[in-house]
Amino acid sequence: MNDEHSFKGEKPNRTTLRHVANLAGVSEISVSRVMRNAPNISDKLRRKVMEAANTLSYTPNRVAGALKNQSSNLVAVVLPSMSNDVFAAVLDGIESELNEHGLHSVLGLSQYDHDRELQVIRELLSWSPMGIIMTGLHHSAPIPEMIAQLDIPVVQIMDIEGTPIGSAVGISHSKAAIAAADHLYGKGYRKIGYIGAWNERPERSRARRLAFEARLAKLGVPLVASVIVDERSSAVAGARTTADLLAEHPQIDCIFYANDDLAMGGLFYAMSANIDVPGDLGLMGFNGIEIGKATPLPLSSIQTPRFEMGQEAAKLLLAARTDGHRVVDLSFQVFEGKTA
Amino acid sequence: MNDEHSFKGEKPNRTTLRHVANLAGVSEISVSRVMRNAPNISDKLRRKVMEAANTLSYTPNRVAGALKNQSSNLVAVVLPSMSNDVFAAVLDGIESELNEHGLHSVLGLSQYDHDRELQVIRELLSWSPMGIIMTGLHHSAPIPEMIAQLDIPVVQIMDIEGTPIGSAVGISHSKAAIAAADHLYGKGYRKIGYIGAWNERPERSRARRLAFEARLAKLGVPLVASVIVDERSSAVAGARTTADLLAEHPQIDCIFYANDDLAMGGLFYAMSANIDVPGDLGLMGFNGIEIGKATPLPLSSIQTPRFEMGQEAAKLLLAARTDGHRVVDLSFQVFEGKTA
DNA sequence: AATCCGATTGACAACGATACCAATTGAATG
DNA sequence: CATTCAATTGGTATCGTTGTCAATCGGATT
Repeated sequence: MNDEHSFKGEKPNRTTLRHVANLAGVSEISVSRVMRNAPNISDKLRRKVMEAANTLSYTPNRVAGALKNQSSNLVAVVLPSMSNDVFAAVLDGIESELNEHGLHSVLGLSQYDHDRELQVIRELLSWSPMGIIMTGLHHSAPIPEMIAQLDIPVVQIMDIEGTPIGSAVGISHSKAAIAAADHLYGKGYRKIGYIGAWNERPERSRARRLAFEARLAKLGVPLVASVIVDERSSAVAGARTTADLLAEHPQIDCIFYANDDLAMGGLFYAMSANIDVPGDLGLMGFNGIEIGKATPLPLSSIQTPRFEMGQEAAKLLLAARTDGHRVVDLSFQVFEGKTA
Repeated sequence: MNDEHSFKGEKPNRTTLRHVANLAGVSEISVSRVMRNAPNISDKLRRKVMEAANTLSYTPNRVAGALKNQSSNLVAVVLPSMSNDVFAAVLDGIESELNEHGLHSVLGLSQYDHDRELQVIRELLSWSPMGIIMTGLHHSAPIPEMIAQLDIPVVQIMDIEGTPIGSAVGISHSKAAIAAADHLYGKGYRKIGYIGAWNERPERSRARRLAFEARLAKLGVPLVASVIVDERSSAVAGARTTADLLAEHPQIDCIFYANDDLAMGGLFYAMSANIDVPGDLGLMGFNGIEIGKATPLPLSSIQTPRFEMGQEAAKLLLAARTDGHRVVDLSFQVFEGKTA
């Protein structure tokens, strides 16, 4: 315990408007106005105040400001998890945009649990954020009402197939799955398998799988088999699962994965096992992560705009006051690697 | 614009303690006490209040609470960037611990810029967080004083070689570099090169390189060459730079990389170029990322405890009131892959 | 020089929750 | 049944900032 300097109760008492006002010889409200760059301030006043503020190294207390204003420069950001690179990229995008406007994220992780999400959102809303960004379109019942009480803009990210509470930005996961199916069919694959993980979290991956299956059926080449392993997605899991799936269904000539981590594992397995990719086995991932583009055979994948999604979400939030609620479809792209 | 329901100025006025108190027929302070689980509350009172609170779906306004209390359940978290997986993992660890105690992160990204960091920290501190977690041990001058004004605990992460403001948790980067040098030397490599990126951000990577160089010199096998490319770390950059470095210095038999992304690129390049790894070329990364363990030749690396670092940082923060400031050395491990 | 008007500045009362201290209750005691 | 003391409950002021409205200033006008 280094802090011997303060006896209990003898707080150093943060410097406030009042201190600055006294030193500058002006009223508190004037200091407040200068700090906020309010209009109609004389240069003389501004200079006096700024000088006093600097010598005291005064920082406005936003908590008090937010209380008075009923709103803050905080944005509630609710994501399922930080373990998934996808959400790190999204958060990066969100921050890049928010920071330009002096806003900050307060983070809440739902861990893919709806009850937990409710709890987290309740806590974040108690900070009177100026807006909220949340993941997906499905949430427990009380949430829309809670948000409505604060009358703040909402942006839901990742998915746009459904009914958003406010704005939404994302991609059509079913269209992406269809594009993947068409791509693989176009490459001549006819015995296609699917690999997912971790009980299909995020739930959007299930939508993709279903759309993928449906499309293949329609094309007359129904899915041969699909495996959803219990553990979390990882290259290691992808490698093992690929081996298992091929052992059980040797006729499979192509695998579509729930994400690139799994697909990379599949690719590594194929390399170790000397399987001819893309000749004897096609591999296709989802997301288009950076590292997949550096492998000896670049990984074919669906390129999703993760950073941009976050960025656009923040933009929608900021524009909501003037533009109202909107739905933005950021399109995906089929990344033509060399694995399918 | 969907929200036609509210004329300008006719705010739905958030439900407050007062509303609950009125409905329950008790005083505001009693409601406050029930909501906070204060001691000495009769069951009858508690029941009345809870019922009223539920029917009004009341949520306490933490902004007001924080103002009165001079502290909040927010933790300021200052990281350089979200683009780097390392910090995503650290943040994941931080959140995992904070969430168990009902705390939330307010995020600030410095983008590796000290002025920006100062600015961001100033803004975060204006929210009266109950603590602050920041990255590295070097910060612009006013920061320690600003934090001292609030009298909140500080934890600095990543590095422990230097003088922390409060607590610190991380690894010894110079020891890690020495371990890497010793490992490579022990494997018989004698013509060793180094590859870094992006002007050696984070700055800790420079410390590693210098310690690595010094150790090799001491072992009598001075570094053959080192390249720091301008662009950000990525596997693509690692592949290209590896090719360049080997072209210029064909005698190099081993490369130590600033991080695993670069090293993976090097490995992929070697695979494409049919270079015998680890026979003709040893490769060693830094961090021990998941995907490096799934490649046909698992990537040798220094395994760093990123998630644990975040978790421990949060623990130190929570314990600071009782335990004071501490420095925790989370040790790294040499991950024995098959590339060096 | 008196008047007027916009540009500045200030006084005061909130925002919602909580610490502090006072008031009330009720059960236990003699 | 009066008294005492702990357990509950309530009243009031306050955290630091800002919206509202009133007061003041200073130059331009006649």
